[in-house]
Amino acid sequence: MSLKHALLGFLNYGPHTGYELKKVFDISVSHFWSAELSQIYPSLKALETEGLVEMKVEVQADRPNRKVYSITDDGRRELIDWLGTPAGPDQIREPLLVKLFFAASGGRAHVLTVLRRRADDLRLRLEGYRHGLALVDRYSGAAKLDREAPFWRLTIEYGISHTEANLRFIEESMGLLDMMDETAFVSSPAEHAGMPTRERVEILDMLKKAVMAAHESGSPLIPARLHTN
Amino acid sequence: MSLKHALLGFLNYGPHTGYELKKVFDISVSHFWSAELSQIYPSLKALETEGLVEMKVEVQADRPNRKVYSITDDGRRELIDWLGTPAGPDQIREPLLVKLFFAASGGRAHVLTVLRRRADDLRLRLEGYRHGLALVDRYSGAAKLDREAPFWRLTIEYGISHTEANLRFIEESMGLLDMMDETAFVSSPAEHAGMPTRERVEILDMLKKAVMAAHESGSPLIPARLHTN
DNA sequence: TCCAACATGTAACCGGTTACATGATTCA
DNA sequence: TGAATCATGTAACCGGTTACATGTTGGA
Repeated sequence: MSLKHALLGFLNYGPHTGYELKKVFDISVSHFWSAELSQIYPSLKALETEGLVEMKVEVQADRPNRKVYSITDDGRRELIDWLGTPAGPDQIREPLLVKLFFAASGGRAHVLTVLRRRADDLRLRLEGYRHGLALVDRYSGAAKLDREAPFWRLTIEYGISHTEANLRFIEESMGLLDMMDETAFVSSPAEHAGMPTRERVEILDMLKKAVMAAHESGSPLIPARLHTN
Repeated sequence: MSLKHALLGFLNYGPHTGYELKKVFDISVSHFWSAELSQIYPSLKALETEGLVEMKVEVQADRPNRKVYSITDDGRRELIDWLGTPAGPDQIREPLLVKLFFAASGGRAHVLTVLRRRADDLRLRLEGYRHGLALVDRYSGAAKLDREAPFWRLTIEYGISHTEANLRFIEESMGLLDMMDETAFVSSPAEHAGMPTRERVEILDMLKKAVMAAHESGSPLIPARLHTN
């Protein structure tokens, strides 16, 4: 669980309503953490009963009333505490890549189409990010957030570097596919169905262990199952 | 939902048990999709009742019996069908980055320590991947998986490019932090608490819209809410 | 002797998403 | 007129994780 802590993090910058927090989420940490209003509201309520935040109703005549939340001393302590614990592992789910992996059954032309579409999408996203960077630079002074601005920039730059990596990867894949001969894309795989799957899996298992061994040879950076997130 | 389809994808390469599928998952698509045994077993059962896979018990004397699953014609149809639908959006959660974003409250030294640890971890991971690549090249012939090998390589290369991007980003961040003056890390933020949060959020909102406008200006690549995953 | 690998599962929990509900105001 | 913004929520659902349960064999 981490949304609560992220909320505390934002409230530590100043009081906000749930509605506002959603916006702040969307333009800052959204590249690596997202949240829906339907999750934010109950979380704020929970934080309140835990005494980590306080709420004041702000009556408005023209618009719906607002519930402005601010962090308490207990909340600030909890935040600092959380910042001190090691972070949990990344969780990544990319359906497109999964499909790509199985797309051999779909024919080369089809795979290439999917990849090309993705590349276009990524290029567009990049444009958006670059635009965002320029805007942050231009307006950070006006919004009196020159202190947070560098961090804000960082998150966008994170988005950029990842999108670029993705794009490069996709372009490389297209190159590879171009070089492969069409036979790799026969729509009916399982031609080696006759040979025992056991053996193949065993070799794969060996591979896995070898890779993991290399990975774990270092010091235990994040003590397993100790991450409170 | 996608695990079921991923399982179908693997079973399309040949019959497997749940236990084996877990391994295959771990060394192939694990960079962008993971699964636990406790999720795989029920999913296979569900697929069976849906008639998309068949199961045969393989009695073993020395070891526990195995339940070998194979894909049916219906299953193959379902797989092809799924491959044809547009993929859902990526889901990414990186707790470390969230912490980093709020770590300004923790002091520069602390932030740098966290970053350095992460960088070390990433470098180790890279080593592991590179090792894995070499192994795939060396053993793919022996395992009679020369047809799948290029796809296997691709997934590892995906891991590499992303890890490298991450590493670059972290190194840049450290550079930036070095250049920032210590005042940005005062442990008590909310110094601008006096100024109305409203206005700041409004400007941020403007930023967001501008970025999104740039992002959405293109063609509607993935028709919203039509992705069955 | 003790741990890892083999092999299959169940039950409880939980974070998060989707859909639904409400209602005023403002702008195109 | 109708969509978007402001503003807050509830309820159902669901995919996925953690913990627990069981029992054998082979190697360090």
